[in-house]
Amino acid sequence: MGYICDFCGDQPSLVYCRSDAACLCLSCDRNVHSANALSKRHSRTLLCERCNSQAAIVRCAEEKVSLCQNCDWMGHDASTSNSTHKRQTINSYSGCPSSGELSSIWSFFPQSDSAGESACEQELGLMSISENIESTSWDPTVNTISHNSAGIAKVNRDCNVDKGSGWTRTSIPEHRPAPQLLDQPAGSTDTSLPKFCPQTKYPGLSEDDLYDDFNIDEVDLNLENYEELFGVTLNHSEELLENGGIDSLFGTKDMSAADSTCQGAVAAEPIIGADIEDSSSLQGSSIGLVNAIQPACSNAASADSAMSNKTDSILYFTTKHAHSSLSFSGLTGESSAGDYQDCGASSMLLMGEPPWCPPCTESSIPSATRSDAVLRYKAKKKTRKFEKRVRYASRKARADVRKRVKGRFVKAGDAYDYDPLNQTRSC
DNA sequence: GGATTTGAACTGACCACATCAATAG
DNA sequence: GACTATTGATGTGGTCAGTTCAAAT
Repeated sequence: MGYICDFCGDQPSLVYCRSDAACLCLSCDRNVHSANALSKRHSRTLLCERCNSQAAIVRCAEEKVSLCQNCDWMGHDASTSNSTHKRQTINSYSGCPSSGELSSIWSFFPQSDSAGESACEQELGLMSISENIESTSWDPTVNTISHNSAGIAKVNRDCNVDKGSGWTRTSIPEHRPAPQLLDQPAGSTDTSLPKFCPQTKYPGLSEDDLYDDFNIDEVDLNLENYEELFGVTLNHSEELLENGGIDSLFGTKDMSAADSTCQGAVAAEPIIGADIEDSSSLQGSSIGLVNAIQPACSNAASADSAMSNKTDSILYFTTKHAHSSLSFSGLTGESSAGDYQDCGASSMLLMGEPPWCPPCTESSIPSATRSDAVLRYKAKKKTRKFEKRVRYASRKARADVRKRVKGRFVKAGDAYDYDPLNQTRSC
């Protein structure tokens, strides 16, 4: 993928959609993502102008290029003279913004198509906004981001974001020393930490809002060993769920809500260097833990902008609320490109009550709202599809031509009942 | 309304082997 | 340090068997 729009195959690609793993021109981006409500939620960002294959996360003001994490690393390594380049965080968006709206979030983005308002934009009156987990200072009057002495950013924000503006803007987390944000007030900088709104317990917060915030079905984490990762067994997680963990989050105990797909890989153990043995250290170190992960995850993150805020947030609150030892298994750049496989991670990730939610009894949730949420979840689950990514095209090419018996590969020269090449059978 | 049946949908295992990654020399 | 050889691990797709779920009876 890359350079040429994956959809029309004609125009230069400009936007990268993680959910579709596609590079699109602006026109196709609108067309594709105006198809339905689900596609409108796809989080997109600019395409890295260097590798043309990954989502850009920063804009280098000096070089006037948008770069993915990896290219940013490569190009602005501390050992190079470019390390001082001023860089601007590139936010992601969802919905179908016009170029004008894009230029409002990306100051460098050309505003060129006044006549090109997308159909969905007109239909919907812009897009829905879901204030995602963490973002840059969209409105300085509303958002203030500061750093504490530990270098951990605090975000104070009015959580009642302008939902009427219709489209969503999310920042990509930074895994490197924060580039200077050119479009933000001095002193405010982006933070890789998730922002949780303390008021976002159920009033005004639908299940979809939660899903949108977490976008669990799009999380790029492949948690391969849950017990090792979280130090709890599934039984334990079920216990937690029974105790209201996921229910308090979604207003449902439907275990199927835990079904999700994630991709990429977390291999933080060699990065972090040690298991976190107890919850107290977890509580104290979870922020640092996530921060510690980020630089080491840079390759993976850049590979797919995988370590999105969402992921970070999930990690954050999961670790914060884990009650057992915690360890991560290795991060591999290879797997960060990731298969889409159901890993059940969300069930683990959601096993705890989100930290921003005050204790809430089940009865506080209107039953109608709850059942609505369940229904919507089920509908969403039904329509959700996970594409399988092929990591090694050469292996796929080989598998595509291999002869099989009842679907199984057979030795070369053996009798086969299926030949992908000519659809013939030898027996 | 609860129990049973039925069919659809889903999930994971299986196979061979080229390729990848790590290690040794 | 660079190179080559060796070895073990990995991933690829179609099919099948087993499981789960929902609808019908």
